[in-house]
Amino acid sequence: MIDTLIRKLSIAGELTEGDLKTLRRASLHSRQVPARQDLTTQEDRPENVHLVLSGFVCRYKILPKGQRHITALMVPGDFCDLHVAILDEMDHSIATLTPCTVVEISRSTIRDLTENHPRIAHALWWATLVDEAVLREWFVGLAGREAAERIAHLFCELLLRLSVVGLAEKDGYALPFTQIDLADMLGLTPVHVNRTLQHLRSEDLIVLKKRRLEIPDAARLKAFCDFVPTYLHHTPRAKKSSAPPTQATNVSLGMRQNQTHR
Amino acid sequence: MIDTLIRKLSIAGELTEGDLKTLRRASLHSRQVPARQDLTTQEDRPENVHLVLSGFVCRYKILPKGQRHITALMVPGDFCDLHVAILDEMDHSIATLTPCTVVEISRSTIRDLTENHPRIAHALWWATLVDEAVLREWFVGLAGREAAERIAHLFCELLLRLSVVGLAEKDGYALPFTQIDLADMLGLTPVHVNRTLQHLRSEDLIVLKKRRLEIPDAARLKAFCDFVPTYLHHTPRAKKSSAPPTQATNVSLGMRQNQTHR
DNA sequence: CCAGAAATACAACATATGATGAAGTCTCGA
DNA sequence: TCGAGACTTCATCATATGTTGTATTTCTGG
Repeated sequence: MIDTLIRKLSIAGELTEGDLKTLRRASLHSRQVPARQDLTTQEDRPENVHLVLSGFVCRYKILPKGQRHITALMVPGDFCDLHVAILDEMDHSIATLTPCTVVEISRSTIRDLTENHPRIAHALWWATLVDEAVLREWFVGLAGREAAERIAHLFCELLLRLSVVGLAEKDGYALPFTQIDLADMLGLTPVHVNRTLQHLRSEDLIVLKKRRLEIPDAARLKAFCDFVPTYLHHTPRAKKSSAPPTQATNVSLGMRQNQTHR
Repeated sequence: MIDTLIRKLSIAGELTEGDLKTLRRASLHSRQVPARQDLTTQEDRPENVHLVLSGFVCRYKILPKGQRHITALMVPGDFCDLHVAILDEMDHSIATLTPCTVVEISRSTIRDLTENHPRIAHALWWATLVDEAVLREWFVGLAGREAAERIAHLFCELLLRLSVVGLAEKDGYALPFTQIDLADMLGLTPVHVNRTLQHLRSEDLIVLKKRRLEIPDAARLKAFCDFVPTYLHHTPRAKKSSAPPTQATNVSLGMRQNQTHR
């Protein structure tokens, strides 16, 4: 069960047998949480960090006007809120989207992990930064991709993220979200999500029924939305020992001065 | 000069005289960088972390279609790219928007700071998380606020962030960006930024001329865009010793099931 | 297996924002 | 001081997405 976490963290770097043991010990006590339930809420000062073992969890914010915005999606193997170990006031909430198995880890355990287990600390730090990179990509997509591409991009991202933890088959995966959930992640209206899904279906880019997504031609879908997976940092670090990557092979895009975008 | 950094970090927690000395030593050698110049670029594997001492720096991404998206703004006292110490491939670029003074700090120095100076490590960790919180707010604003509110929100954010480092007066500050820069931060078109600025001016919410922004009535502007500064985490941490904040005083907003937003 | 509730689908209309182009205005270096 | 490029301003038109409402399908608990 904890495998998902370990599979994920080992992308960040090698963990020793001792590290694994420590992680297993820290996440012994899991509990079941029903769908659509808050784990921690905005303006809370929570005492525990949550780790997802199964199911989907989201981070969300409610704006004064009442809209819900989902700013992140956590899949098995992801930590939900490592920040609470540092920032003491939450500026958002965490909730399950589906029934979930989660582990609660106390602040003090996290502190122990980070202070006494350098490789784990490094891996956690890495995980936080990847989360931030994903958020950045969502942000950029919201600003720069139109609805269809945005949805497609999310589907490609999930294909990769779920593969890493062994929850996707080659051509598809379970997608247990509501179109409303999708809308709140993508910054769209539920109606428009629906419209756009129809469109993607009509183009044979996706097959989505019964809460299962199938991607007939992943390459085509990726091309459709310009999916560049670098931001997920899923490729294990290059070995330090190997020859340095061919230098200056990538011509810098530079900074487009005065560029009027679009 | 380094004061800005120290002012900012001390929000995160107390630093000792020794910590301050270490920080000063690490940032002795600053250099001037002209406006609109890349500090590190997408797909780089940079060796140094940048700290801004004066001027404005941005983090940006160029999408395949060529648009530039600014995902973060760094003001004096901010680190630009602490991640490079952990993630070895950049998924975005960093560039100056105005002439700047920056310090370059090597990975190894950062590693030393984080491994041997727990309070500094904590403060850096804190700074990263705040950056993420800001990005989250930008994301939510992009999805949920319309153009005028979005711009106003950015102006309120900057008012606070600049105040912290002593770069804003009570009623205004220097805003040396181009409308194109603003557009790229806000996910808008330069034309629309312009239109919207006109609108804010006509409502007497802002006075913007000669690259200086004045806010005649900050409270009004904040109300206009529903500015809730929690996400900046600028309030010094509550003392552990003081009485716990009145419990359960905030009724949780809970998770609105099936809510159709907007 | 049914009934009610969610979720999805579809249609018609409204609007914020994008796109383009052209005319002013500023700014800064030679 | 001048001129040229860079910004800003403005107007017009195009369109992706929002809004509202209702029908249809799917799910779920009893």
